[in-house]
Amino acid sequence: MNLPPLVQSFVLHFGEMGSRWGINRTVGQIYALLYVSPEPLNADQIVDSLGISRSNVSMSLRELQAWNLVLLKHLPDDRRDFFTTPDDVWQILRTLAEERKKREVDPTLSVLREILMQQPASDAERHAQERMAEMHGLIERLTTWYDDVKKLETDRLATLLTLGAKVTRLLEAKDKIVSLGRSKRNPDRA
Amino acid sequence: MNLPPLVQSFVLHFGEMGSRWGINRTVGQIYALLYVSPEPLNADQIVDSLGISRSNVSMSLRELQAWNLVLLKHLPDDRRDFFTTPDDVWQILRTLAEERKKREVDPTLSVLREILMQQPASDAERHAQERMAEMHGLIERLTTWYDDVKKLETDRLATLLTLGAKVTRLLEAKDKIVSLGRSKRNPDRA
DNA sequence: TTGTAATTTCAGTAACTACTGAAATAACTG
DNA sequence: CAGTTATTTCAGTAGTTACTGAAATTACAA
Repeated sequence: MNLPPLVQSFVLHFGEMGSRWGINRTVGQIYALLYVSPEPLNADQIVDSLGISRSNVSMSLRELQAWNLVLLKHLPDDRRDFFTTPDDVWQILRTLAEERKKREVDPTLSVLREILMQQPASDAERHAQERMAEMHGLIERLTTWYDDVKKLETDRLATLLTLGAKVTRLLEAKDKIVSLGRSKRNPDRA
Repeated sequence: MNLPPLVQSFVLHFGEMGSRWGINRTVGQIYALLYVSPEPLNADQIVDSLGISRSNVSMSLRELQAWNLVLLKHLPDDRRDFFTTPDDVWQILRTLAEERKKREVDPTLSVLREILMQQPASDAERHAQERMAEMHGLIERLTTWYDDVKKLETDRLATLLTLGAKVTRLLEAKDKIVSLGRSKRNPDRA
């Protein structure tokens, strides 16, 4: 490996974390390298920087493309492929969330739905279905929220984050205002 | 494996997903089994239900305990350990979030902090640090939000989720009210 | 065409992770 | 204390995933 020290620390860390994130070491390292590189890199540059085989780079880039985590660029009069990551970290976050949902959540949701369609044949199955229904309900709530929130533009999303739990206080205020408004127009319903 | 069909589907699915979630097949299966069981199970019952070795069950339960995902119960006049999952799926979600953050996010945050402390020795390092600072900023925002939201009681959290992106509309309303209030008391600052 | 550079595929192997059975340890009982 | 049951540890092995080098394919150029 042949990189400036600070970059190397970052790249090695991403490699180590790779396994915890469900990608492998090489994929993690390549991603980290592309992320901090000022210019797009081609496969041979990655080979030189990380000291791994050309074929490994090829397969790992393919993996990163499957995750939509890298962008393919071309320079004039050069037919090699050059790779980068998006500049905007929020965009990266969105992609990551989307892909992880697709791989880690959606399959479970559909298995749960399938099982819940079936007729339980015993008390054990009946109880199991109840538990699965709870899990299904929670996951659906979370994904509905996610589908909703992911549509927000970045600055709105940022505001939402900054606000955090303070929103609930706002909600109480809103409740009061709304019920006040209602009680004036419609005194019968609380 | 010796389980009612619906339970078996669920257990097998969790086993398959295990690898995507950063746990292994057996751990996933045991968790799924405990989750849908009406009563706590002891190790031998797990062995019988899943058809795996006693030692594998022991190691996997240990893993689940490290994740705080299972509860240990004892029956009167029985010195075997019995295991369950919490009844409340929201509690499970909280634990999961907490543990994943600890394993998947916190280490990166601290590596980023360390690297950002150092003096860049070249343009390449300067640029890399800028990129890392962006990543660090985003992760900090997200974890601050998370720390904030995790304190909410479940029903508040549920409200927040149900509201989703609609909150921003509420925010606009709030902005108007606030700026209106301000402009009355303090006409100079917009 | 033929040649050349870029990239991918893939069989084989290295490295790693999961799992088992046997042995050791721990926790209790009479 | 010796005996019994519950649980853990761990060396060895099975199973899986990651990686390489060589060969094949693709894309273009002369």
